[in-house]
Amino acid sequence: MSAQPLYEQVKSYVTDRIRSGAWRPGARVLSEHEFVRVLGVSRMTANRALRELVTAGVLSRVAGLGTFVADLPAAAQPLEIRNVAADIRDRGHFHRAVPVRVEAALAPAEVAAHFGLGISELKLFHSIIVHFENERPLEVEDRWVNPTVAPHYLNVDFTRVTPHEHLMQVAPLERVEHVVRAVAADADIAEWLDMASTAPVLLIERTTWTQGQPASFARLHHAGSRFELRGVYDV
Amino acid sequence: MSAQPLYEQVKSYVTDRIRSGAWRPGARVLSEHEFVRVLGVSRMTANRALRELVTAGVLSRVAGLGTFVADLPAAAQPLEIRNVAADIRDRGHFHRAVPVRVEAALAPAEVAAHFGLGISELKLFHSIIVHFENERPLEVEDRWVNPTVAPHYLNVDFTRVTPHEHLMQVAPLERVEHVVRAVAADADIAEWLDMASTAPVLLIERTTWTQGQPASFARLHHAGSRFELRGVYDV
DNA sequence: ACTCCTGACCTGTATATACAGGCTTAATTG
DNA sequence: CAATTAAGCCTGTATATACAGGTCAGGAGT
Repeated sequence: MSAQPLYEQVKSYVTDRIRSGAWRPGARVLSEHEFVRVLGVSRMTANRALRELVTAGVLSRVAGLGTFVADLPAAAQPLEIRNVAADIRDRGHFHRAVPVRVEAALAPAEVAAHFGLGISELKLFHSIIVHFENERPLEVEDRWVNPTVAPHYLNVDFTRVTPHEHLMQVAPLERVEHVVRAVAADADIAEWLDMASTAPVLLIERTTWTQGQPASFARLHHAGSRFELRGVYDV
Repeated sequence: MSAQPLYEQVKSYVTDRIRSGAWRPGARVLSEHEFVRVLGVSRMTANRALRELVTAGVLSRVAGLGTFVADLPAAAQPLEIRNVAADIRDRGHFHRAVPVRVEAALAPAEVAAHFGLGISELKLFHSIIVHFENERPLEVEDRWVNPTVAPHYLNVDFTRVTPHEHLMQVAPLERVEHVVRAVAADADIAEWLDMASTAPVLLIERTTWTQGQPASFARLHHAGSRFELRGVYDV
């Protein structure tokens, strides 16, 4: 028949009218039955098209009332946080990981808090790894790991496997939380990233849970001048 | 019948097995017909459950082959970029916007590039607005606007309407691009944000398109010590 | 005048059915 | 023995149908 599936054509029918300004935020969209009459598709096809536009944030629906153009399409735009090693290789560059420290250690208070430990009586696994892009340091990965989740963490060869890959292998991921902020580099970070002390650093804090318990807390320090997060949001 | 819809129960059936480690990344999941036999649901219900888990990035499917647990559930985790004014009000705090500059001006080269202008022969609208949270400056919004998209931009009362709200009103949004990085504050930004010069700033650059043409390019400067982006990713 | 109820319309869910087309394995044919 | 074909599974799409439950307007009853 046609290149695109019917439900995609219905979605385009809607988004075209939103993009052109014919249907403005808050305006009522055709009902499912009206799509059946106007476009000659089945209600289930219209339902799928509208439902997918809801999950995409383009429309919002109220049972019994109707379907409406979402008020704030720009309210929540997604930005992707990815894997540094994969990012570097995707750019066609050379990635090298240098473990600076791999040890068992008592977690400082603010780290222990992420693991739900009141007083830090428990030793956690701790690794500091510097990731290089074409021999320039790009990220310092300061990670604390729950030994019960990854008991062999200290024996992993982190020049070949990233901590994230190892954790994914030993335990399925359940929940990830990110916090992104700008901070000034401290002395160690500045040295590892080969930049001036107090220079701006893009810090990503990543906490992961697996099987109901905290698995890992990582601070990913990026040289502000060499790193950026990108996101594109369409329609 | 039950509290949760059937297709959600099927999704839970799958994600429970992934979380527990019974089904590992790359492993084959039951086929739609097997779900019909095992769980006693219709194929369309199983299809919807699996399809939604694909769009969520949990599964991946190959027609003719089967459905599989996605290899890299942590590869791309979404982070939301929202509206500052709405964020502040959502926290139950007081938001105030102070326009520092609203003018028509020749865009500098790096801004003109975002609008696809070779040499900056065209005057753009330019606004600098400082957003306060409970009388503390949180964001400096430095925005350049395409006059053909928003011809009355200079007459808007930006103490009552945010530039983003005005742009949304005059033209539907088509595409948004974000770049997030950490930079050092320059003298102006430091003064407006009431912090030391060269202190770290979380900079979000947002470019928007509408009706096929660039509409706006905004640099959103945030005090590193007072601002962070948060994102949570489940299953 | 006010309350309650009913009917019309809406979304949400669930099923059975059908056909197209991708992939793999096994049987068939040259 | 090798190349081709057919069968059998898989996902992907599309439809007709059914029922539940939310929402609103207007009419019936008090």
